[in-house]
Amino acid sequence: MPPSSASLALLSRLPEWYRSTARDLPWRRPAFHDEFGAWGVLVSEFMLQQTPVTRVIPHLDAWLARWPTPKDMSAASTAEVVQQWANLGYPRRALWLHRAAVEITDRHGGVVPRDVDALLALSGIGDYTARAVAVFAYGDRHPVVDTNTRRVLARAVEGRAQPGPPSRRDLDLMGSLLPDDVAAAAEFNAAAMELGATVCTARSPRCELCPLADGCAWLAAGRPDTGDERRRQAAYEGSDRQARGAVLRLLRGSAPDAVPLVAVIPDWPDLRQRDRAIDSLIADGLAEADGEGLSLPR
DNA sequence: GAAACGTGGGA
DNA sequence: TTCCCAAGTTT
Repeated sequence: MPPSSASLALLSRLPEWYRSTARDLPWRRPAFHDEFGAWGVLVSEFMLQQTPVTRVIPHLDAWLARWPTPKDMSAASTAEVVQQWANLGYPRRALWLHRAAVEITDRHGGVVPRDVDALLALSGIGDYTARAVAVFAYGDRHPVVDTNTRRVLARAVEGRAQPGPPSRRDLDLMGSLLPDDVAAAAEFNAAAMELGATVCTARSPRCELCPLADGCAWLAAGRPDTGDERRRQAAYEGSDRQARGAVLRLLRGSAPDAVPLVAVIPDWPDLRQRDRAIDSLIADGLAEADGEGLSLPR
């Protein structure tokens, strides 16, 4: 469904709002781009996958200080990157980022690719991250669609409280809304994300501050709860994920030393679950077992 | 398409 | 206190 002219007119207010209210985030500073280039953007995007901005910032600084280029990181060990990832969560991202650094070094001469398909071919990079790098690092014109953008479009354009499940149509819709001008398109992408992150939030949206308020389909309808509940996140307490987290936290704390297997969270309430966690961490390449016990991959 | 995958902070 | 959910990707 092509966007209505009303939608286009409404969303055209985003850039001005963005220029006057955007947060001063590290990866938006010219000096950041001068110093770290597309690599800095790529690292920031990996960390921002499902981890809040405020938690990412200090880790990003430390990461780039240690590994300022893809080649630097490609020379690091798996244990080092998992250790440096610390408590950012979803530690497989650290493996993927490391692998991507190796791929960039080997296949692209150490230069983060600019082409979206080349970016998509790197490990840990999907539709969002590939286009975010192409747009925010290289200034190209592509639709960048994250959860914030999807929520803004769901509300302002479709009149729904929450976006439906992610789909190819999100990309198509955002692509059809993008300004023709390349620089304007990049800013439009950033503005939609920023609005979703700071005003059009998942809970307690601040419609009184929204530049789209008087044209928002959802607000006009009285902010209905459209019923399309987001699927509930599985319980963390008592989950395999929690067990994996506990094991990995222990290994990070002991590194570079191995932990004897009998000393790996021996008091965990469900020992079969503990063993499952150990096995799956090994299978994922996040841990390694040898005669000394369990450790981060050497 | 659904499920799996960490961690911590705010409401 | 409990629940929600955060710049997603992979299988």
